[in-house]
Amino acid sequence: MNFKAVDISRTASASSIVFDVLRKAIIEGELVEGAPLRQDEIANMFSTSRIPVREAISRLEELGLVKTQRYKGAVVAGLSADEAAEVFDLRALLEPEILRDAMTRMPKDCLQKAREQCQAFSNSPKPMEWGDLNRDFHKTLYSASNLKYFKEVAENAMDRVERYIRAQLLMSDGMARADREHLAILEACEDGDGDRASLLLRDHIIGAKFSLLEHFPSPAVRK
Amino acid sequence: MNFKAVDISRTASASSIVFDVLRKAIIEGELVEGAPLRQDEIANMFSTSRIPVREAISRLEELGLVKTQRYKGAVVAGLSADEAAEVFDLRALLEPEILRDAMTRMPKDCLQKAREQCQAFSNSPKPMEWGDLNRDFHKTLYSASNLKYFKEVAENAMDRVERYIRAQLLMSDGMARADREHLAILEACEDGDGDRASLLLRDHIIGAKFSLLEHFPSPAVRK
DNA sequence: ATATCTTATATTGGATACAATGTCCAAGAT
DNA sequence: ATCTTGGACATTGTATCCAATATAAGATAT
Repeated sequence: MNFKAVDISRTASASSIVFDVLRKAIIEGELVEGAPLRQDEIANMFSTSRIPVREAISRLEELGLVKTQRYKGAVVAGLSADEAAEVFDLRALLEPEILRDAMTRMPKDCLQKAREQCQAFSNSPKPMEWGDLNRDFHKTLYSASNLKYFKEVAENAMDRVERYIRAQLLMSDGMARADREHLAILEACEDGDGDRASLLLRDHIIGAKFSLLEHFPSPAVRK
Repeated sequence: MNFKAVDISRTASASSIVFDVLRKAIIEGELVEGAPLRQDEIANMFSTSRIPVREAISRLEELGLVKTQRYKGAVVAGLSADEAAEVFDLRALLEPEILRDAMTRMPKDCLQKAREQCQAFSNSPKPMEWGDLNRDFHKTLYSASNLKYFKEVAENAMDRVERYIRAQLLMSDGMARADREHLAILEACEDGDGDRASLLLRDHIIGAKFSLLEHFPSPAVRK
């Protein structure tokens, strides 16, 4: 195992801590698809009992991040390129709506912050940070929106495909393209042009989907 | 408490059973908003320990059906009319896409089944069944779709607003209108007209949203 | 030698026991 | 009269123990 586990022996909210750490490790790809999650092992890493671990795992399963089989244990849920593509399709429906709503009530310092994060993203020399910076930018754009449920669903969708996003940013022109598209979206926001911004955002997401399908071709259907 | 709890003492999948029963009781409105869920009490009703109950509750929280506070316990999550309206908006985005996809691969007996369910819905004399029958009809229409993630998200959305749907069906012309609209959607499906079907479905959902906002007006904003 | 049955081990699921924290009420001080 | 404080009680959170089941290795029969 290669994630950071602190000692939370006899801590009150152990299950939430375990949940957070495991979730982060999974969406960032540190725990790769199919990796088994042994309750005992994880409990030892946190110096806690298996009870909070079990609770964390059951919550992760509800989010679709792990799969469990009775008496066989939990493994990190895999996501085929086709399944990921579907998640991108959903994002492409939701996030433009969120952005459009956010733009109607966006305070000035929000755009300011978005611009800074956009620059931080394009200037960051550490590929390890790109995933987080990308997500920060999107999150800031949506922050002013009141569509809480939309945002909740979108967050879960992003969680599920975060691994693919990170992989894409590392590919050939992945980073350059993301940067370019972020800037275009940001400018549309600064112009107050909701139609353009949401359309560009949609293209940004759909583009990522096609790039994904191209670079992770689905295996030939076998009899 | 007014839901059916069977004796599952020492049963292997106790937590899943508790989860299912609680979920059903919540979405059907038998456990009303704000009702406290005491671990002890529920465990006794099922003749199990609190462990499976805790797991069930934590999963329900992940679904947004209950809210918990440390050491204070869980209560059935409330949903204001405004929040419910947002959920309907999301359904209006997703479900037409699901239906359109389902129609491209719908086997013949599926439409047959939908028609039967549609009639069963309009003929049912028991208001208690209307909610289930309504949902069955929608589910059948979507069943052929391959958009698993879309369907998963839509299911959760329906869960959250099921209480409002049931209330609407009981109101004045609620049942009549739903019946009328279901028939129109079904006919568009039978004609193989995906555009018309998805549009009618969208209207069906958006209509329910406005009816909801009309009948459950949000309280005046108070200082 | 191979296939099938048996048994040992690993691992999960649940029950019971214990620890920690919030709530509520009463008694006393100001 | 009102506010604080302390302690009993209720309830949740975690640890430990036991039961049930799957996997894999070894024994046995053909």
